[in-house]
Amino acid sequence: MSSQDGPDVDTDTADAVGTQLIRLVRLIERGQAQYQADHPDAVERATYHLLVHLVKDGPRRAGALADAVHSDPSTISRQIGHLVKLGYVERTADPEDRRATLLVATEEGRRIFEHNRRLRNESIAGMLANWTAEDRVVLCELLGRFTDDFESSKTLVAGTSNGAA
Amino acid sequence: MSSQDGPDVDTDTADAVGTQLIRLVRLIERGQAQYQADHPDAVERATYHLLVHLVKDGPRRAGALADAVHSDPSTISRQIGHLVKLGYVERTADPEDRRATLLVATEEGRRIFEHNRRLRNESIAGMLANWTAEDRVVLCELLGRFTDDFESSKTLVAGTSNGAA
DNA sequence: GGACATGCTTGCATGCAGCAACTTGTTGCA
DNA sequence: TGCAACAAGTTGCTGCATGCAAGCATGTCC
Repeated sequence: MSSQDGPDVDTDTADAVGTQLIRLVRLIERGQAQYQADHPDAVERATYHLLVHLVKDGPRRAGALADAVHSDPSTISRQIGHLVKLGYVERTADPEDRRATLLVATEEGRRIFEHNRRLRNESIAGMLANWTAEDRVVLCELLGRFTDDFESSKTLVAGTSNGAA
Repeated sequence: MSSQDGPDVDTDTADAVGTQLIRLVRLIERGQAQYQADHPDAVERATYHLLVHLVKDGPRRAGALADAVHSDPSTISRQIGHLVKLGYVERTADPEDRRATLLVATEEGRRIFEHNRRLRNESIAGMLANWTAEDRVVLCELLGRFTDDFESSKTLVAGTSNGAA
């Protein structure tokens, strides 16, 4: 295969990159599952994702969140319900449209988010501890570039998911 | 922060890498979800994962699969049931222990797997089409190294999952 | 040969997600 | 103004996946 330089270059490298991606995604997912198992009271991942949106993007309406994460409004409603019960999010009336509810992350919600981000950064810093500064930067840059290309790729990779690994 | 060179170097780079990882994982997950939505009859991801194991590692017992993916044996049993119904896997008696069932990927199962891998590779090759050969190789190498370090990191990153972006 | 352990399957309960119906509020048009 | 159509969110219902516990068949040890 590698000797065959067709128009779509370098199938071998693509395969290798795909393999590494699969491994990485699987490891991350396993870490997530482990975390959920160790913390039975922790908020569901998809639910936490909503909190992240609210912290990073500011107050949003439920519908906007539903669009952002491609979920059903009813699902969003229940997930937000959990976050409200935990005190991470507040439902406030939208002054522009009293049918809608503006969702706002509370101080506690922000604190949780920052805490988790710090944990993540410490873990990653630990993994990169033995890397040269240059390699770290190159990894970051190439990873960013690849993600950009991934994002702009219209054909959104049906195979990367299932064809994975 | 970047001016503070503590023992755990380079928090900024760690944060940037984390951010890119989150983006990438999220894109991949979205791609997977999209695929599932577009192909309602497609096999469940976790279930497909079992097929991948059987194709790549050869025949396995159900218990071995359960250990490999950290799932309950009952879950494995049902998932294998789906694959059997689709004709992707066969249950054969284990000659060494007649309580156990050796699970074997069928020719059709292998074909499905190869098909998906080809799709994945084509997608990735497309994303990397504008990259120089050198950058592609470097990406692959650094990605592999990072995944290795991720894997060997004991503290399996509670934060990468939830703390994620 | 019988007691106990092992490998898998099935019954039951839980939890999440989506569709549909409903409530409340808004907009448009006569 | 008044009524009809529409929009935003919430709740009832269903389907689906998963895990625990019980059951069944086989294997192992005394």
